[in-house]
Amino acid sequence: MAQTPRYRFAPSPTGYFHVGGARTALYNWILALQSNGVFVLRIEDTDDSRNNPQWTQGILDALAWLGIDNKDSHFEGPFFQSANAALHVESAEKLFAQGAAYYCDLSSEDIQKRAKELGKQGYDGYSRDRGLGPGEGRVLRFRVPEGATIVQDQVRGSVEFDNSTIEDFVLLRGNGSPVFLLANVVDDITQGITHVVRAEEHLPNAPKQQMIWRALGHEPPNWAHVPVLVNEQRKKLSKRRDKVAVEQYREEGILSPAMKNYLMTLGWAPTGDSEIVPFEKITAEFDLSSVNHSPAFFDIVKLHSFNADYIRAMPVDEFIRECEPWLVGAKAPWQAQDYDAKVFAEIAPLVQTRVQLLQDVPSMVDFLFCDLPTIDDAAFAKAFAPEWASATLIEIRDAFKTCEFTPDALKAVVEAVGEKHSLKLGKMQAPLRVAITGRSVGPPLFEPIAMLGRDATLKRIDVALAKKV
RNA sequence: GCUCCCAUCGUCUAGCGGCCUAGGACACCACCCUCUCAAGGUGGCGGCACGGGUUCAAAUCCCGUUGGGAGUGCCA
Repeated sequence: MAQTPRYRFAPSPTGYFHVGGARTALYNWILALQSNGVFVLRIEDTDDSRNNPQWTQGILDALAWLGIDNKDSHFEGPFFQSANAALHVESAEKLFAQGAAYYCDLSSEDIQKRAKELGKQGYDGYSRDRGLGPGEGRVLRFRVPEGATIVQDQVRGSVEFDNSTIEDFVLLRGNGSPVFLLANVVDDITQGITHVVRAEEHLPNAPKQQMIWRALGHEPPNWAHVPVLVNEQRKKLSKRRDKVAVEQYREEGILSPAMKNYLMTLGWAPTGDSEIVPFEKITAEFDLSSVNHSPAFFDIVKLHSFNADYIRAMPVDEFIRECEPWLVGAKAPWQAQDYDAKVFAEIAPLVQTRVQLLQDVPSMVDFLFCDLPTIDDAAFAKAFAPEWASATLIEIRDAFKTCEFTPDALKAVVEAVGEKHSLKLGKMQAPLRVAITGRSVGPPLFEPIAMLGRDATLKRIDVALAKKV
């Protein structure tokens, strides 16, 4: 019987959680689900200078947001690489004992100097046969054998590396600590990893790691190197330059299913004419061999479009629930006592088709939750520019004093005034809209006016009229 | 420089030798609908990098050119 496939995702906690990492995690997760295998989360926290526990929690939270956590039995971990340090060193010593590795006392400067003299690049294997033992400041290097190393990659096919192009790389630093290349392999072996699915930037590491696997007496895993995500300059997404933090998108009101769906269309596509598909369909159809070979541009505009789609597809009550973080609490732009959940619930269906990000919601309804709206100067200037603007607004106001206060009746009033002046409703409503909402665009006007009530409405019109003079 | 990877509309992709006068999505444009803005509907713009082969037939296979990308750390 075949063994249970074991995938792993091994981020290092050195900053916000990267969307590229999220995609890699999703790939591994889906593959584990498909094969009824295991998704191992391993935090590679061996770089003390850059590690921080807060980032570890960030990774956990972000993964959970994507639906990847220990609530599902396919999830295993998190494991911490630092906990395995002794084993890493032990493995290195084993490699040394069997002659697969050797110590070297050259400093980086020495190596550069030698390289320059030889007119070559990198380390030349100077200490290969010097028979050095361990010692302070000495690094342990892997003795790269002659020949070639072929990496069987599930997305790229077989990739051949001539071993002569691979220098004797470092396993243990001068201070005795293991480097990524080694620790990563030892952990994979220890944790019984059978499939390594990671970003393409690791492809050059694969032959080296494969040699370590073999030297340690194990068959290497199934490799898969997926293309990187790039920015508009076609450069790999970087934390410094680009907006890559999953947390940030979440803060802006990107929905988890939208993010997952969008990420999965980068480098791959579900069957059929729609890219917006349930995660179950993706899980059912995803296949590494059909993953694209070239980098994909992370297009925020398209992400937003996906998000808007998901927002619209939600039942209203769910939409209202999702909006809550932006309506109450620290993020809300109004005073807590001014906010009325009932009023929001009424207008929610009207804003649902108008937002791409949940964070866009407050600015669309804020005029309902304050004494007077903040009037946008440009919108005001434009709306009140026509010579009929003030006059018609006054007529509307006077009619509003006595008319029935329902959306239909209010609309009829405005239409009647418009007819009198031979103006279409589309034009007529502009000054009214600015007076009521402070803006020239927004949800349909008459429903909110009815919600606001007669007194508040008249007050706003008067204030706008006064501003005019 | 060296090693490796890659190449279909602006972008994400479908396409695995004939269903391709290359399909879909985002963006963009136009029209319809409409109280503004959206949403929705209809239509449009737009692509197989180039050159050689192989084949009755190539976006699909091979070679080369060009152009991109990644790596080249005692980071991960």
